[in-house]
Amino acid sequence: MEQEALLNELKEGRAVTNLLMKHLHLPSSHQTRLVLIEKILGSYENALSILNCNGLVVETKPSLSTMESLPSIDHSSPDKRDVFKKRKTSSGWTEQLRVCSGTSLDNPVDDGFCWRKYGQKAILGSNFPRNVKPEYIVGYYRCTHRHSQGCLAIKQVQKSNDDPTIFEVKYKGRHTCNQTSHFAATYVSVSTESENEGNYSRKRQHQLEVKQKQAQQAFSSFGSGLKVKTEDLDNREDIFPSFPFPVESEQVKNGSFVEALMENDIMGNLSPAFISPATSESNYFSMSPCHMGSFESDLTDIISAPTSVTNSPIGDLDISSLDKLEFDPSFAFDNPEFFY
DNA sequence: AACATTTGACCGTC
DNA sequence: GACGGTCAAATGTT
Repeated sequence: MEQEALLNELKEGRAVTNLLMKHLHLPSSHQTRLVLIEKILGSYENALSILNCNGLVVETKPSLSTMESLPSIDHSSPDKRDVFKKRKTSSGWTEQLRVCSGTSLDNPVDDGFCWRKYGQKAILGSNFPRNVKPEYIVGYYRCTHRHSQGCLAIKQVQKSNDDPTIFEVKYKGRHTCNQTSHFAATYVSVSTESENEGNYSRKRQHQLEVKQKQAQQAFSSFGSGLKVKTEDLDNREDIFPSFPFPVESEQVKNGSFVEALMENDIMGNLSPAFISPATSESNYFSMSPCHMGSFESDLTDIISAPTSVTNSPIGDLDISSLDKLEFDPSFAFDNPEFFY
């Protein structure tokens, strides 16, 4: 039974996490903790394998490299077409967001920022034979304020042909514009209209309200669907200020998540927006029972979130059983120590 | 009119 | 040459 195996893996992960939590309060060695973390990750890997066998979309992600290889966009000579044609491959993507979406297929994740689409491409998936049809349609977006404010944030929205309800959103760069997305202005307090939202603000506000409700529904049913993986990112402060996911979840509202973070002094390592992983060690946290991408990507962040439960078939997975795990007070997801 | 999206072409990398 | 990423003209929307 895959479900049973899955549950076992998750339970094991929880147990090891709890163990790790204890070790954090003990003078145990750093290596001991690393071993525990590896075990946790192993459990997740196994769980993912099971999910993959179940036909769930939890594909393995290719490795992403660091931002240090990021090509710098030359804005000093914007008119020259040959200025920036550097192939980026997968390098430098700072965040990835996988979304089971029952919401708009065109904009599965309204992250509160204003994006402008500048291209679309059918691309092959990783591990995809060359002679097979493209697996993804990728939309390329950049910040609307790129020219006006020189904001370099860009994102890709990748839609799987296999399952159009699954999106993968990659973020790159930080928002240097004055968009005060960051959920404080958009999701958390939709009544607080950003002065910088300009003409979009009113319309967007309504959209955000709707999506906020959707997100809340998603969270309330799924538990939280937030997954972040950070590994050895020197520039993580560049990442999370633009943290794209609506943090407005029930858990967040109830304070359980944030408070847990705060209580455990994790927030000290977080950026003002959400997270600014400060250690050079591998950082990882995951709150998604169903959208865990692979954990093998290096030097990348992966954020995964269901935006709607109304249309998020997760194969045959019995979510209720996961809910028990999710909302088990002792479950490590509630404990930021899990995030290492 | 201003802005956003679409889409084919182009370019750099592999 | 294939592929991924970007450009920019054409088109659509507000």
